[in-house]
Amino acid sequence: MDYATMEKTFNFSDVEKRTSDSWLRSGSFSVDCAAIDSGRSCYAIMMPPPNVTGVLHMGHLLNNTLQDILIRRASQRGEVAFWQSGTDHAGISMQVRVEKDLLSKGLDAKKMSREEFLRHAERWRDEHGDIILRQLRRLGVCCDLTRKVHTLDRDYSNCVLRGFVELYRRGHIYRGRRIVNWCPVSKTAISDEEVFTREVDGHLWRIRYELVDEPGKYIEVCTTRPETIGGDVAIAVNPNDLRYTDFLGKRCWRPFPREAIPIIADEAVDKSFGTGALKITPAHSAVDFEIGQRHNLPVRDAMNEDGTMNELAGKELAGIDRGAARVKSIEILRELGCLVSSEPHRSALGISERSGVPIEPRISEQWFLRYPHIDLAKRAVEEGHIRFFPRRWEKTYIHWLNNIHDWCLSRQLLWGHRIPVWYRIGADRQDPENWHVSIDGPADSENWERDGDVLDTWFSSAFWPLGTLGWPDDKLMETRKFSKFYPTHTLVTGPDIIFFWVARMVTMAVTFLGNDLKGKNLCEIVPFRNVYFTGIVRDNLGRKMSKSLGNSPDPIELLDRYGADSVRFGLVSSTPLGQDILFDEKNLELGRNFCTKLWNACRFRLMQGPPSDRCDFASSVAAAADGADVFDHQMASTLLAAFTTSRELLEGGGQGKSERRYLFQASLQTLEHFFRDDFCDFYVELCKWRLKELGNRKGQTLAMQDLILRTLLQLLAPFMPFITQELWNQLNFGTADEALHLVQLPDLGYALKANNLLATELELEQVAAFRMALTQLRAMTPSGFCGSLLFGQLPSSKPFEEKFRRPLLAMLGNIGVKNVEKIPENVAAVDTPWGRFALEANDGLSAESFAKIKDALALARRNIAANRAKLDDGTFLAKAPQNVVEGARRMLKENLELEAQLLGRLEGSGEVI
RNA sequence: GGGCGGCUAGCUCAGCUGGUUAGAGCAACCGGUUUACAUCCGGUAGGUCGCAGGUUCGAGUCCUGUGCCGCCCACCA
Repeated sequence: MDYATMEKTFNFSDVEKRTSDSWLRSGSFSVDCAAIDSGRSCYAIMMPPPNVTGVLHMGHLLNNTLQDILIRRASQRGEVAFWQSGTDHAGISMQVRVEKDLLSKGLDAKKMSREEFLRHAERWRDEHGDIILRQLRRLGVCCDLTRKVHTLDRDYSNCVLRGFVELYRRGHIYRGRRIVNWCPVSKTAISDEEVFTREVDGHLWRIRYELVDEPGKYIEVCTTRPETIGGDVAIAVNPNDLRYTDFLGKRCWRPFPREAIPIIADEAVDKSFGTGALKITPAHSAVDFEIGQRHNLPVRDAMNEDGTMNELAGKELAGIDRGAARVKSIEILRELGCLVSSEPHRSALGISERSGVPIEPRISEQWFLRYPHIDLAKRAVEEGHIRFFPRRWEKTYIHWLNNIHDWCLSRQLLWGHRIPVWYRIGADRQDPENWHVSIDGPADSENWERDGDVLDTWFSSAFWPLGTLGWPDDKLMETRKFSKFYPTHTLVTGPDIIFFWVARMVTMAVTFLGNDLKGKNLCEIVPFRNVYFTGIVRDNLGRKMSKSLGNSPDPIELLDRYGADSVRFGLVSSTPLGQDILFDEKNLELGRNFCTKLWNACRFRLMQGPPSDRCDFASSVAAAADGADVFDHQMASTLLAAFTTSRELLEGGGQGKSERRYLFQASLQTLEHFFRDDFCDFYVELCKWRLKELGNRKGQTLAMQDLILRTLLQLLAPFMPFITQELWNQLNFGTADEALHLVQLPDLGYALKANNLLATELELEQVAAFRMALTQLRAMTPSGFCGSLLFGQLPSSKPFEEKFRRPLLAMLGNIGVKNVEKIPENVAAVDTPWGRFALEANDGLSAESFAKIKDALALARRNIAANRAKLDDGTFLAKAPQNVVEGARRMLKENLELEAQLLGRLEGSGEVI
């Protein structure tokens, strides 16, 4: 009889498509509003919104697989799981992207009006912005796309602007003329976080400035930026620097454009660097700017916004780019006789993360945020209201908050949230009296003009958990169930955006909710309770994936070739906690092999008989328990152990291991190990014999397999949703169109116990001994062995029951057994609770086995010596805990016995040692 | 200049509060199977736990120092 109806292998492309459709059709990705209202507990994850300009990469795959696992598992626990998805408008990148796109169509963005440009950008976004989210569907992500949010959506924008206005009203946002990081390519200010430093080899030039009133006498300064000399407004020295006491209060000539500038004293100058004298260019250096402020110096901005020099830099440099201007300025200085010397110098240069060019410290008028409630943001993490996994990132977070600088919020771009500030037309913009700050603008709008700048993209991202859930609009918050889903449960993201995003979300949340919700505890207003930091996906040589190296695989192609489940398996199983991931396609092959094996285990089950018509867990357990034997009991216990361990590793809750959770890899490994080693290699092999010889137990045997498979499929479902769903259907475990991730995990421990399926201590020992004996006997069975098994019962041993004897022989390959009085001393033997086993040997010890016995003997003697030494040590006996001492005693006893046995064998073989 | 992480088998990593003979997967090697398993199973070998001290009855695990590798932060022109 052949019941097999399944294909031979898992055809993932058909199944993925069919299954996806079915999940969507049945609404299994939608949030169950009825359930929320009925009081079920709620679980939410905010997906880090991919940029609209983004291209799907391995990092997305990993990050979203992990979130998907958490969400599906939450559903399986019976919680109402909500996974917020959406996209980020991606300020600068998007503007650059669209400009490029327009250029390729022969259109010049710079000649367009704001409105015209935005129309193009919006069209581009609507066409391309969601691509990643759609591609993620291929991976199986179960987020609810009907609730996706884009950061420029009306409601969300409203939230962002409301945040700005509120922060302004509370005095945290101010407008100021200060030095900012200027990107000369994008022609906008950027935040400190968008600048990374790179060590660059350059020169330190020593330049002399002649004193105005004492020709022939000079003061020398050192600089790396001679092109900014035109911006010099003073020379500063440290007030305690005795070398320069005479120079103070005098004036010297700026070499070019030639002009007299004062020599001043300021504490900020380092005596030990260079000559100890510093040229002050307030428009081109943050330190100089501060010094300038203190001494009321003018600001001479010698540079244009595109990084070229202007007239103030001297007419020789005007219009020349800053790089070329540096070379030129040195030539000029040399001609003027002002260049004293030059030496190689290595310095840290700020690079714009966006355009890759050196940033320019530039004086400009911008909006800044003085971070509010840093104390609360710190406490949230320090006091454990938000927990980081791995924990060490807490230090990075706290350190950043401790050294925080004001945040330059405004960007000189078109794409983004336009700053909600209006200036009275024709009036002084410096004067706050002429400002209007609100979401809707002034009533007499004809008298006002709006600020042309937009907000930093990350400012809007900081509101993600608030804005997506409808804050600050009461009605929206009600329909989006803010009160149920906030605080969200877990944030899954990369440690590289702790500053950009994580810390800022916390800051905004505690600032706004701390005020609105009076009397609430900090733990109720944080945006998320846990943050899981993923590693960076690197190639198998540990290199960062990059286009130029060509080492970044195309995720879609991988999904095409291996299937989503294999890709997910491969990613998860190469994810160590808190370290970077070395991606190797080999892991995807392992994933595929695992899928094939899982598929075939289920196929084998169906080959033995039709699927059960019991589709509920309870009757499945009952059927499995009816007539179960010691092996079934042991399997049930092992299943429970895997069930519990796997869940604890992922979901936490283990005893004495409080912080251990989110161990995706270990959790999956536990299941794989159970499936392969316990279920397939032992239990199914045992069942093959059982099905052949014990026809009357077939029903129970298959029921037991069903119980194990259905539990396993459920546990694996979050990791590999497609194949498990398909097998679940094929095996008839659920009702038609039932989404596996919505089927609640059973209370397995209770059910097994209630049905007397769990093994006793004795049974566990027996099966362990059985499997040990099987392993050892297999190991010593030569290939093609056709002798028989010798069995010698010892006086102290327990009876070797039929229930162990028959399966043992069957699993050894159906060899015969001979009961003997005594196992000969010269053969390798296996000791079990039932007696001593050996394979009948035709000849004496081979050289090989002789060597083995000698090795074993040496090891036994080492152990004997080690344990004797311990037990002879009075301090050890006095101080070590009882169980450790007993362990040592047992070890000694066992090894002494082993030694005797091995010696006996060697003697029996006539060998002398 | 600060800070963080890594260094355990050829490779990638486990190893929780110090306690039996340091583990897994992959690769290697040997053997078997190809009527569940585009495979699978069984087995073998492989480690002075970066180095040096210290604490302890006992250290991969704790402390101190140190060496490499990587990352982050920092206004010395």
